[in-house]
Amino acid sequence: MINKEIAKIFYQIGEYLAMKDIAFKPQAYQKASQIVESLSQDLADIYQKGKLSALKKIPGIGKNLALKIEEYIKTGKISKLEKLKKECPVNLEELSTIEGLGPKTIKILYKDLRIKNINDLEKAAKAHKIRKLFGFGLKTENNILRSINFAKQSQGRFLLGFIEPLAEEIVEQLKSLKEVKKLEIAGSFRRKKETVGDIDILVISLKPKKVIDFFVKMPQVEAIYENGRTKSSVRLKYGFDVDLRVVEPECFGSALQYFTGNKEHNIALRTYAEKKLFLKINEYGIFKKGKRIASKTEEKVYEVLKMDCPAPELRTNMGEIEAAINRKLPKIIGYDEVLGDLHMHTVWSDGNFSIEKMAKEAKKLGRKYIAITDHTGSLKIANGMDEKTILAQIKKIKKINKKIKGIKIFSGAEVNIKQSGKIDVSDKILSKLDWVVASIHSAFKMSKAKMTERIIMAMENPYVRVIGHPSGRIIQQREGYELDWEKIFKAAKRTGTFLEINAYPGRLDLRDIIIQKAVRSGVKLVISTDSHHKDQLKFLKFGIAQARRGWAEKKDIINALSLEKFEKLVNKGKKSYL
DNA sequence: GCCGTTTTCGGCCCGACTGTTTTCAGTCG
Repeated sequence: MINKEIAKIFYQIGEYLAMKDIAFKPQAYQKASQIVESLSQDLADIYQKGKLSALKKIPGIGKNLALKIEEYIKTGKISKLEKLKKECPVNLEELSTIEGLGPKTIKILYKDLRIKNINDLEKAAKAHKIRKLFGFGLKTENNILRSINFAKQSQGRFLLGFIEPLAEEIVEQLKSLKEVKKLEIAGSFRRKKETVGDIDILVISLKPKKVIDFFVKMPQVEAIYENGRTKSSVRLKYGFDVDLRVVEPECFGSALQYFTGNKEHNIALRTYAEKKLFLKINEYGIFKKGKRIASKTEEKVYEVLKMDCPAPELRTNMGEIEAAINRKLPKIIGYDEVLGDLHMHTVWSDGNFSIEKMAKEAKKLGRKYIAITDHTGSLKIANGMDEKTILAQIKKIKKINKKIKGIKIFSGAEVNIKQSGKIDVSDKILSKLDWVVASIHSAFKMSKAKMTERIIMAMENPYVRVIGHPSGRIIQQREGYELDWEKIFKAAKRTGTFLEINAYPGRLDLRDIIIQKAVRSGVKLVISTDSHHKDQLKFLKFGIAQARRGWAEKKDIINALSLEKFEKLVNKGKKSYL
């Protein structure tokens, strides 16, 4: 997949053009960068199938950028960037991670002090060379030093599942303040993106100064970046930043809308409002000839824009605006609509709790049914069960089902897809199980074609119901293997196999754009937690969020079925589903 | 450099905060 590399190059060209004070091109490059990065199809494949004209069909890519993509495919580089790098050989990627350092500042630092990277920057700041530059001063120099320190500790983005409890902690403190009338977390946290860079908190209050004074003095605050009248920004000791914005009750809806949509959604929305409806949008309201006509609630804001209100998870400018205008938004799956959890581990393999404890906890969380899917044979490292143990576990689960009321436990297994595509458990044993999840746990480095074949072969097995964590990615650790998704989807439909949305915060696999494609192809999905601990069962919501971001509806999700319907599906075998 | 119900030219989202200078540019989201 060359998309990431090209996205990076476009981003850097944009930065260089911004340095040179060229208007509008930077935005064009950076917009293209963003689009290319979120593309699910490999640019090399698109090019191979349809050459330049296919590339030009991608929004944000015109003739010139298509030519640059072609150049990269043919030569492995883009000469425009090489040329710009020669003019100003700085490590842009590194320097722009420093808070407060943008293209203009980087240019001055290079021109006047030959600063090329963070190392040079730190030396210059420590030697007090920066404060002497025109337009710079003591404060700027100190801020740079502080930012360098932060950049050294910072891990960039954080898993939503990691950051959520910490965000709640901050929220609780703020809510305890009597001046805080209402509070909502906005930004990527509200959109439920799988990783979050910082937390954006929106507060309604008539006494903004009091709220901000309280906020910057919270014990978790390590440093203050901004401390204004209605807006503040701090670094927490946990290593991430929190932005706070205080608004009056009158504009809560507008502010929430403004701070929830990602940048692209907001830009597209504003452009549409201005061009089509002659309305101006900002965080204080929607204005018609200078008069505010909506602002109190988000619903009202979208209503005057003559469109339905898209759920926060959808607000990424991936087609939701058009759908909302045409009143064709999907009825995405609700957080309370998933009734089962069909992938979890117990002490029978590498889990930490007994079958009973997992079942009881699942019941407490409102699940109506679960499948116990411990690892099998070949995965020795995870204490995989041999065939005899599988049969013993089936017996045990039968007994527990008689004892526990209010939740049904299905006997399952998470079997391994071997390099050949074969399953590491015999069909004879598989046939005795209610629910078989097949996953790849070894030999990740196969070619795209081979890996696709391998998974399709597993889907052909009459007992494999679902492919677990289909892409194998681990967020921020492992890219995952490449697959020909069109072929996978076709095979899934042909064989009656489902694809998993693994809800574990570090996996969240499938990704949103793949979910969207799967749903459009008519592939059915299963959302499961892959829990190894009873406290992980609550992670189901992250999987549901993922499904929502992928435009999945209730009808697309198999474990949104009632227990009765799901039981039928189990008993009748996978082909019956077709 | 892209885009088009303003369609091959002339637009391109909008406001808060900071630091430095004294009216504004740069950065950020």
